[in-house]
Parts: sequence; structure tokens; C-alpha cells
Amino acid sequence: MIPGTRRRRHRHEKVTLSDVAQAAGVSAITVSRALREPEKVSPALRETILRVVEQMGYVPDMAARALASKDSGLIGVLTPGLTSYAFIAVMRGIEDRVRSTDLRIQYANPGDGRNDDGRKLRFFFSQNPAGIIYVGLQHDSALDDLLRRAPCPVVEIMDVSHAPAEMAVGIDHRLAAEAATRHLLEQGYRRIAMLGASWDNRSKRRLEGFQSVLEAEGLFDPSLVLSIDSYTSVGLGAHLLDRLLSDHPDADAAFCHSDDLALGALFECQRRGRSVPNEFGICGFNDFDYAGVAFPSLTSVRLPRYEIGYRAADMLIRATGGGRQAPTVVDLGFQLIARQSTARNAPKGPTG
Amino acid sequence: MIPGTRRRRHRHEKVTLSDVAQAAGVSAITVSRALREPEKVSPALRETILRVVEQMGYVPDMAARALASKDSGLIGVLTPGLTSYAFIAVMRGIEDRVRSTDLRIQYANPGDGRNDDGRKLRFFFSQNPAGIIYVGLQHDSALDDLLRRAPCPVVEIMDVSHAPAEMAVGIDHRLAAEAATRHLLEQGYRRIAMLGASWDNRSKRRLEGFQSVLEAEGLFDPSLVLSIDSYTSVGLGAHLLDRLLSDHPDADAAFCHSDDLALGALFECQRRGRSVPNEFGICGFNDFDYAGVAFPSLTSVRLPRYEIGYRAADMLIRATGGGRQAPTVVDLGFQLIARQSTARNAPKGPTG
DNA sequence: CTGTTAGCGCTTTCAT
DNA sequence: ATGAAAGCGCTAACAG
Repeated sequence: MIPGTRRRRHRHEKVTLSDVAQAAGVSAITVSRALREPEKVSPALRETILRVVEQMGYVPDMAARALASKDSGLIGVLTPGLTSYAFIAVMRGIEDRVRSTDLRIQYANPGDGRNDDGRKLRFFFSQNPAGIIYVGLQHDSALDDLLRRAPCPVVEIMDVSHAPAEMAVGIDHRLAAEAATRHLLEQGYRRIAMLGASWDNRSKRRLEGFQSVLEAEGLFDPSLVLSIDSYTSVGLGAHLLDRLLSDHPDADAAFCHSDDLALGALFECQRRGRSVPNEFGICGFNDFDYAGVAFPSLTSVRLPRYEIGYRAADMLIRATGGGRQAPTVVDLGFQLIARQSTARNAPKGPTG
Repeated sequence: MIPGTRRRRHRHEKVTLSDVAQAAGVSAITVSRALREPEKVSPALRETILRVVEQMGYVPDMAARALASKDSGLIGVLTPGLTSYAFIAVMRGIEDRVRSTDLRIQYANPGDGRNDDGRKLRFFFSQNPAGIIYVGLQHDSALDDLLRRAPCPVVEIMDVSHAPAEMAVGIDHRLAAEAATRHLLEQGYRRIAMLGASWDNRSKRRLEGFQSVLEAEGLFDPSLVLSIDSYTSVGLGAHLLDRLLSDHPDADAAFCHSDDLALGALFECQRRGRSVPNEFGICGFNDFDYAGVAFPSLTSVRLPRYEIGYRAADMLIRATGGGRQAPTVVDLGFQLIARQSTARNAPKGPTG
């Protein structure tokens, strides 16, 4: 009753394997087997043991298990985009694939900016992971080396535009950007801007694609490439479009590095009374769920994000069993989804 | 050159503490100390040791460390909403607070629906976590008991409408819903619907608040409460509003359980040519970044999600040091942000 | 400040 | 099918 006088909890003398063994009248190893390889224990014993386990509320100590078996059952997912909307679908894919196994997932954010991917990777290695899913920002040779000598299988995901250390699943971001840019050209836009948030590997690839297509037409203007190094967001999209139109009122379209930027751009156009798609075309990237629901709906590039996650986990799980194979690259492909926001001269421009 | 003939890697004879010790001509424990409590080792030795560590590429084995010290340095974050947009800000808060420590975070999704929170919790416990951040869906007494006898500090986050086992950080969802509903009434809306996606604890709390305010005015109509049990999304918001207006054309406002539903509702109104806010009011929840950027901008209830995460991690870290205190509840409060989507009779209705 | 001894809880290997 | 012994790599507790 008297506050502050509560006895400390957190004391629960931990139930160990030998406790269970003793209670069940068998040796520790038999309990261990009953839990992990039930078929190697006689049915009768097995049942007894499992009952005792249940009764005593025994839970294996993962640290001890990992130490003894050199297998943590841990899949490490390492990405700077951990807290990004785009990564949610990837996580779902990974989780769904892993759910039926007894592996666990540990996410880690290698910290923004600084080149400490190496540190984080090393750290992961120190946990005897069963596998690692890695989303690289940069890709210098030191990192490549590190991945190559990883103590477990590694799948690099999202981008497949360069040879992976071992396995990779994703799409070719350069090609995706080319397709989007070409689409804008086909719709008759000429002063096309690019709105982006950060300049990681993939963004750079997209810029390359964007630039090459426009340069071929003599239409590339570097001053139409806008970015701020911060979290991508709808608000940022509005801000960038505002800047774009203030400085370059003649810009007539934007290819955005993500749909949230595109949505922000759309709102800003509406606010300025600039008709989308007739006076301004918008193409996003990622095909987030709202792209198809927006009014007008947003043209975007669909990435199979869920599938990338699912497939990566799948490859990892398979690789865990067998030995090493030669480098494997899986390109899951993208899809340009043309919608109203670039449908110039379409039946009816919804906005302006 | 011949593919498939590559020698198996993953072999790197692991460098252990004693390897380093031997190379440095000291005992293992000294190396251990040099790494964890540098001030307890003479500067000269320390430097030598750290150099050798670097040279040999030694990385501590976390499993061994956890086993020996009974401290995994792991903070478990357990939430069914791991892959939800709303949780991203919470994660950022947690990560930011934890970054400066040597703790690590392990996220886990207790699986959708089924009542296996208990299993997941037990599993976490088996890793000797330093602390646990828990987002509950349900809150039965069995679970409460489990939390109460956790082997580490536990912070329950998001909702503070009931007494926690130990510590809690969040807001009162019932009050938040009451505020939102009252706001809609004040703006003159009368046939107010509620659009939601799932019926977890917090959603139920919000429904209670919504219902009580409307009932006090004799305006509650259960047939205006719509929900589907699935991921919340912009598309779902559009769908629910479509259903609402088809069945109840006289509905004149909606309180949405999340801003993505609200945004979808807005788009659907625009599509139907129903003016927001004059012919229909929309109030969201969460105050996602786009709420303020949308056109018209969306009225919403702001939750301090980042702060909740940061604070939860902070409390955990503090609790790690000291012993147990009496149950602690921190209500971080919400804020109703009135914007255009409920500004009936405002200077200028942007849409219709 | 540095070292010795013991043991964390489990699994491996080898017997039986 | 079951068990005994040994040890995974590290740190706690105590000595010196």
C-alpha cells in the first residue's frame, strides 16, 4: 500500500534447461532435443517433456543457444530507409516470408549520412546472423569487400544496376527513370524538372536516366534539377515545386523521386491554380497507394516493393541451407502507370 | 573463372578475445576491459590493445557477451503497427534517443490479429532484453500479468487511458476523439460519420469518445460508423466515403481514424464534386505531414508521435539504471489542428 | 591496474 | 533413443 515500498520484481529465478530436465527426470540434452528435433525423442518422453516445459514456463535462452550452436537464427535488415514509407511494403514482404520459419528479423538503421555502414555491418556480423538484407546507400569497394567476406549470405536489395557481392533483388533505377522521362516527353512536356530529396545511389541512377533521355533531345537543363537533403515528404514536394515555379515559371512538368513529392507538387499546383495535367505534368515514383486515388490521379512508376522484400528473404532462407552459388541478380522490373496527372489533352482535366 | 567452382567463403576463422589477448601479450579480461571500460586500463596498454583489435578486425560476440553478463543490450520494440506510417515517427524518436547509447533495438511484429502477443513477449524475454517498448492491441489480464513480471523494464506506449503494468507514455485517445467530435459540432456539422480501419484498443477508445459527445446531443447514429478490418490507407478512405455517401447521402462530416483515410475521403469528395468543407467536413487523426499541405488542408488531431518514442526510450534507459518505481504514466497530450477541411463558411471554400 | 578462476545456458560430439 | 563430457566466447568476482 505504501508507495515506493514495492519489492523489486525482475527476479523470477530463470527456468533453465536443466531445471526442466531435472523436473522431467531426463538429461538436459534430451529436453533440448525434444524442443528442436522432436522426432529424435520417443513420443512418450517427448510429451512428458513438453508438458513440463509448458508448466514451468521455460523459454530457451537465445544467447546461450546462439553461442553454443553458432547460429543466432537472426536475419539482419540494414537500411538507412528503415523509417521511410517506401520501406514499409518491403518489410511486409520480408516479414511474410520469414513468419513461417523460426528465424527472427533484426532491423537496423545505419545512421544517416556518415559512412558507418561498415561499422553497422561488422556489428551485425558479430551476432552470427543467419543472413543479411542490405540496402546500400553508397557502394565503395571497401564496403563491397566487407560484404563479400560476410560470415553469412547477403542479399542487396532495391537496386540491381551493379554487380552485387553475392545476391541482389530489385529493379534498375536508371531504366525506370528513363521510362518516366520518355513518358513525359511523349505527353508533350518540354521543360521538365526533376524533384528529389536525397542523393543516394538510387537517386543518382535515376538522375542519370533522366538526364540521358533529355540530353538526347537537347532538352536537359541542370537548373531544373532541384533537391534538398532531408526526409522526403509531401510538404517538401510542395516546397520544391514552389521554388521551381518561382524561379522557372516556364517549367511544364516534374519527375519526382517519390510519390510524396509528387503529391505535394500536385497540391501546390492546385494552390497556385496551375492546371494538372494541362498546364503542368507530374510523374511520381513508387506508386504509393494514394497515387491512384488522388484527384487527379498521379502517374507513377510502380516498384514491386513487397515482392522485393519477400524474394530477398526467400533467397536468404534458401542460401542458408545450401552452400554458396555464383552471384545472383534478380531484376523484378518496374511498371510505368500512366494516370491523369500526365494525361495532357485528355478528355477532362480535373483541376484547373 | 569457371562458375560454380568458387571456393566457399564464410570461413574466416573468427577472431576471439583470447586471440587478441595473445597477440597483445595480455590476458583476455584486460582486452575486454579496454573495450568496455577503457578508463580501467592504463593508457599505454589501452592503446596497444585497441590497435591490435583494429588490426585483427576483432568484433565482440554479442551472444557470448549476453550470456556471460546476462545483459543483451537489447531494447525490444513490440508493435502490430510496425509496418504502419504512423509508427515511423515513433521509431525515429526511439532511434534518436538510443543512438547515443550502446543499446540496440530489435523490432518485432506480434503478428496480425491472433492473440500471440504473449508468445512474442515471452520470446523477447528469452533474450535478456534491457527493456521493452510495447504497443498493445488488446489488454487482457493475462497479458498484464506477463508484463508485470517481465524480467526488464517495460514501457507501454501510445495510449494512456488505463493503468500500465509499469510505465506508459502516450495520449488519451478518448479525449482526443471527444475534442475532434466537438470541433465538428461547433462547425455546424450534424450528421457526423466515423471512418475507421481496425478496432484495436485505441480505436475503441476513440469510438467511445466520439459516441459520448454525439449522444449528449442526441446525434449519434451507429449506422454512420464505418470500418473495414484491413490496413488503413488512402484508398480505403475513398472507399469508405463512397460507401457512406451511397448509403447516407445526408451525412455531412466524417471523423477519420487516420489522416490517410481523411485524405482518401477528401479525394472522393472532390471526385463526386462534393465541396469540402462547405458540403462536407473532414477531420483526420495523426496530423501526418500532408494534412497541412493538402488542398484544402485537413483538420487533424496531432499526436506527439516522435516525442512518445523518444520519451519511451528515455524512460527505459533511466529505468535500466535505477531499480523499480511505482507505475508511471506520462500523458504527452494531443492538439486539435483546425484547418480548411472543417472551416465551414470560411472566406473561401477551395474545392467545389 | 592486471590476472585467475569459474561459469553463464545451451549444443556439439561421441558414447552407449 | 538417451546421456556424459566438453566447450562456445565472454565477463563477474575476486585476488594480487
